[in-house]
Amino acid sequence: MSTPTEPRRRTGRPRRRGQPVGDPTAEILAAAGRLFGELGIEATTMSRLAAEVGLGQSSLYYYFRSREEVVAALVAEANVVPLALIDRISQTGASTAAKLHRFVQGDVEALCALPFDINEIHRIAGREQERFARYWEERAKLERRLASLLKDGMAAGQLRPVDARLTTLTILANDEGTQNWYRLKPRRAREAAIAVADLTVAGLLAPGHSLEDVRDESFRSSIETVTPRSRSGNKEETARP
Amino acid sequence: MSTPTEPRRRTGRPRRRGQPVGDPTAEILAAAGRLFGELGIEATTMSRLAAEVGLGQSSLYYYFRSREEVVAALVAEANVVPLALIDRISQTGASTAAKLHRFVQGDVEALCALPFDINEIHRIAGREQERFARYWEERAKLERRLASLLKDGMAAGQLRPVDARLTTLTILANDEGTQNWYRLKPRRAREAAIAVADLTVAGLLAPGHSLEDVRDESFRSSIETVTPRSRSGNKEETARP
DNA sequence: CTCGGTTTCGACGGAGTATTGAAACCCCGG
DNA sequence: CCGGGGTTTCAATACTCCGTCGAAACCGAG
Repeated sequence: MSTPTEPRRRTGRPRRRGQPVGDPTAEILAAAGRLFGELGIEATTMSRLAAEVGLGQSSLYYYFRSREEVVAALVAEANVVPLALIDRISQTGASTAAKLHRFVQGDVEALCALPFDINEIHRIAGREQERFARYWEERAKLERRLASLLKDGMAAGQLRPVDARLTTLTILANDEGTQNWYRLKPRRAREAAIAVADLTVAGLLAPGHSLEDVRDESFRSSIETVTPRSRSGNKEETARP
Repeated sequence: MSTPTEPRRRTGRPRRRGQPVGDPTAEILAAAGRLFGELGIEATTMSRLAAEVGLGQSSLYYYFRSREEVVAALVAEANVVPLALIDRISQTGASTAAKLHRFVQGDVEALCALPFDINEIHRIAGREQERFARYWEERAKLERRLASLLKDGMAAGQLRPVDARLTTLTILANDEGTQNWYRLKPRRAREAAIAVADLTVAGLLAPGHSLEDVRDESFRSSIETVTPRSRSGNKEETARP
């Protein structure tokens, strides 16, 4: 479904169990996303993942060099939703505080919708900066956008003066910490997301500004707030001849 | 399994490498704390831990039934510092907002001083509620104390009205999310802790109350609060044929 | 000296990751 | 029709880690 064109042909030894249905790489990643959410990343074995797509354990290594490469391929998506979110919000004409409120709420909700634990990602990705280079780049980009948003708000006098970078990291850490507790409770995720957004914005508003006004503006301006569920495959040059 | 007051006598087969120095159980836990911090919990193997205390890998199972029991023994400490902190703070005569500020700052600093990743704990402890029962009990107690503190502040009109339980969880999640990023940077931990405390308190203050006043009161009332944890050097030893 | 309790070890089975060489299939040129 | 070459899959294997088991090594009491 990722590539509407069908450029590549496939031949090769048939599978013992289960027939190939589509692009094996995409199927593996989809199954991995499912299993990571159900069992946790560390607890998901290559055997289990292979069985899920109808392959033998060792056959996975034809598509991915290692188990961690599967993780990395999935993890790379973790930042794209927040990045797209802050981009979309930045282009609106809302006040900075309302933008911040919408971002925090959307970020928490997006994190809670992830099939895996974002904190687990950070530990794994921190140990192997090389393999997760793309993740860290996008993470840095996200930090810059958010810091820039905070500076705008301070310049406009709507936010009280704080250290933009430190506050950025704090906000993102708060969002991630919340995901820890509400990832498995989609019902309460929105409620928690709003609570975090309220706390964050109220904590940053300059005197004389009302949280209620910001909330109203945030909710009113988010007529169109989508949470894309698509999980498109990404092409990571993997196979070896 | 050691009665803390009684130093039991010891006999038994001598170790091949390394001599017993003190209580093996305590030594294992100390080494585990060190290794968990250096390598991460999941990445610390029983062989490595055994080598650290001069034992063979299988000998660890004389003191602990499983690897997870080592984790659980260490993890039990994670909540006692915050619990003691909120108890001590509750008994002071400071305003609720100042108490909250002191707690959040102290909690973040205490979490950052832990030798392991608190979020990793939550994942592991969540999977095995049985084995980590004590941990979850103390965690629940901590939540009750903090919620009660929030209710006091709202009743006194110093904090704006919010859902106490939801806000409690949000605050604790924020603290834990921050630990993720500052655990390995003791230098910047205090700075980050204050930033989180500022953001939290400012986000909860009722209109007409000033964060600056609360900060002043918080700093003034905390003569000496934190007990830093020693973090001794490690020795890399990897020579094997 | 022998017996029993305590502590340690070595060997092993089970499970996970990753590598390797070969098998099974298709297509294409002769 | 036949055989080479590319593609995909598998089985076998090496290595690591966890946890168990039986026995070894030491000590003190009888």
